Amino acid sequence: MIMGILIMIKNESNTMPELPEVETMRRGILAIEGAKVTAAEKVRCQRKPIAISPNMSTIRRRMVGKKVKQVGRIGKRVVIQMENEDRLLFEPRMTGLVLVADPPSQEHVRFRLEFSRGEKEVLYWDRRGLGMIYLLNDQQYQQRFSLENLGPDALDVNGELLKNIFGKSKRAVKVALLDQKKVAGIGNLYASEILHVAAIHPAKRCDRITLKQWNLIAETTIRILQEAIVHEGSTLSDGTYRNTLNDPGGYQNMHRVYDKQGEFCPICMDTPITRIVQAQRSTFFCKSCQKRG
DNA sequence: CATATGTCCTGAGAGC
DNA sequence: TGCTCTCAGGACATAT
Repeated sequence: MIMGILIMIKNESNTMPELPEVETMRRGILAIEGAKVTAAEKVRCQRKPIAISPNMSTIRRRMVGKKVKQVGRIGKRVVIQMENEDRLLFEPRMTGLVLVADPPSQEHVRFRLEFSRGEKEVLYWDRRGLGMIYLLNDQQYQQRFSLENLGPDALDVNGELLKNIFGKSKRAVKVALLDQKKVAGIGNLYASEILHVAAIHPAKRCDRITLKQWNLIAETTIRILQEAIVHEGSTLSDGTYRNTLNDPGGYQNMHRVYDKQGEFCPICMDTPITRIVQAQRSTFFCKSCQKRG
């Protein structure tokens, strides 16, 4: 007997820390709140150094001996807020990780922070090195992340807000949702997942979306991102993304469309997932469940 | 103002 | 087998 085997040809997918992954990083280092920074070190490695600003002697002068007041998140960045209102930001971009456990590889460790009270050291690891680390004073922080530079957090949206932000735009909704100046935290993976659950075609122009549909997009955005946070984010086939304990996330097992071209849509169970390219990025959707109308 | 495009970087996989 | 090429998509600088 001959069994037919269908082999799916898939591209390897890189992980892009988006809101749920960065929120998972934040939660993973909450224990440093109240602890004192005892050392900050830029780790020398063979790779091209990542961007760290200002220079390390300034970072040490402003951080060592100071207490961490709060660990927060702004969009896709982890924010370590010091007692003097200085904030150290980890911006992981494509492959950055914040870790308290042994890293996936020593060679890509870029930065370390040590703490009092016996807290574990915090590492910043980055395979491709596109991420950034930077320290801002209160005024610099407020200016850089003012509403004109970064939109409201994706967990805080509602339909009316989305209609106000996007309602006159001619852009495709999927492309628009990735614009961090408009809404902060949604990336390429969750944009496809959100629009699939909301049953909106990714190429639909923003100015043709009704308030009712924006309501649905807003509710779905919050629900999906919160679910993904519960599952500690998505670790894709390349395995790059890890939580702070260097364990993979779990939300990839709940993806409906992302990186699933050719597989049947889990909603209609009938139509294969389609992959298209919008603004040089992959979009995945179901032609049956997500009509242009 | 809004929107589009090129760039940074590494490693995996395809194809020859 | 080993080389070259392409691609993945974060944020931002620059162009239109």
